[in-house]
Amino acid sequence: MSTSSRFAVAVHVLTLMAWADEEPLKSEQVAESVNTNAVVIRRMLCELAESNLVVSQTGSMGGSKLARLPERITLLDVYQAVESRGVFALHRHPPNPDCPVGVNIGTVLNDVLDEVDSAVEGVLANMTLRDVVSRLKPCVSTRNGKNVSTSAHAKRKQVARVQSVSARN
Amino acid sequence: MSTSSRFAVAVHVLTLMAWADEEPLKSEQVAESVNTNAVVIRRMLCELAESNLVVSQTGSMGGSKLARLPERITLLDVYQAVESRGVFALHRHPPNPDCPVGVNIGTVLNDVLDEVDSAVEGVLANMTLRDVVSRLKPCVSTRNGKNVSTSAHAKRKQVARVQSVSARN
DNA sequence: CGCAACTGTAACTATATTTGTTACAGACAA
DNA sequence: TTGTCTGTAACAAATATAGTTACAGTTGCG
Repeated sequence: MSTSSRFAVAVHVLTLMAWADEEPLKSEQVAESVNTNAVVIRRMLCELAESNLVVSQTGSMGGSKLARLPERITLLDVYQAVESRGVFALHRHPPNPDCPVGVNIGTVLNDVLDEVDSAVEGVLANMTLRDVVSRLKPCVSTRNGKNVSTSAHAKRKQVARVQSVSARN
Repeated sequence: MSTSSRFAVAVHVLTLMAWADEEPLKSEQVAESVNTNAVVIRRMLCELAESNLVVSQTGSMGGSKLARLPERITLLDVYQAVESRGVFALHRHPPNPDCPVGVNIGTVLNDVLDEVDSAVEGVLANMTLRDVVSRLKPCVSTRNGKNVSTSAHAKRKQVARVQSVSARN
């Protein structure tokens, strides 16, 4: 459905900053963790800054950090900062207005899609960046032992939410 | 977020069939209401048939109709038939495994995204095609009067879930 | 039979969106 | 004033959806 990883990357970026705890991170450092280009990160940081989730400093010794404590940033904040559209889209072209179904299906669909969006927002509103960091910590600590979590990037359920497996160039 | 109108179109198509009440519809008729090419519709009908939501007949006098009563088809059935992936995607390329956050963020994100998907599925499971048709009828009946609902394809909330406004060629 | 009306499907092209890259102006600390 | 950063433009590459043409195969009917 979604062809965009913007939400996942945004959560990743902000989690790094929560992890770094006030120390400003450079876009290059963040890009290394996310495994992408620093400009991609800077673009996203601009969006996050516009939504007042991070603050950035230009110039030497600059970087970005969270604009407020991780417990005061919900995943809904993140979602709204980086995803412009709702979960589903309507028709690319308007349906036939001369058809009794075509002329009104949009109204009905809009109601349904609003319900869906609200449900998603409800879930995201109930988790903060602090929660994400908390969930992260147990995983990390196991690395000192047997490294239990072999593939953090595994498939979810049976759906194809998995990224390209090919090595980066 | 979603760049795909597959769910919207699928609901539209099935609603037409519920509306037609047992009479098989030709892909050409459906395409006219949806305002697209008949092959696009036939492709989708194949997917819907694989999920046992419609039955099609080849040959002259052929067409497609619902495989069961509209009240026995939920929007979740439709969603699962035509949308292969979940609401959000993970990173396109796996994050840096040498970073304590990068190596484990996928696991945490997967949990969150599963919660989101479940919430969406919960909403969709609670509405049937019959409900859609019921909601449609009041709209349609007003056409006999003053045609109240001028633009069924209006924006939802403030988000940009709107399709191209340009006329078709 | 043999034609006309359909579906199913392959093979493209077109369009849209996201992601990656290079390049550079401007901010800022030392 | 120099080196290190961010912000941003401009463009290329990758991915996914939608639209189109073409045609094989099915079915009803004269």
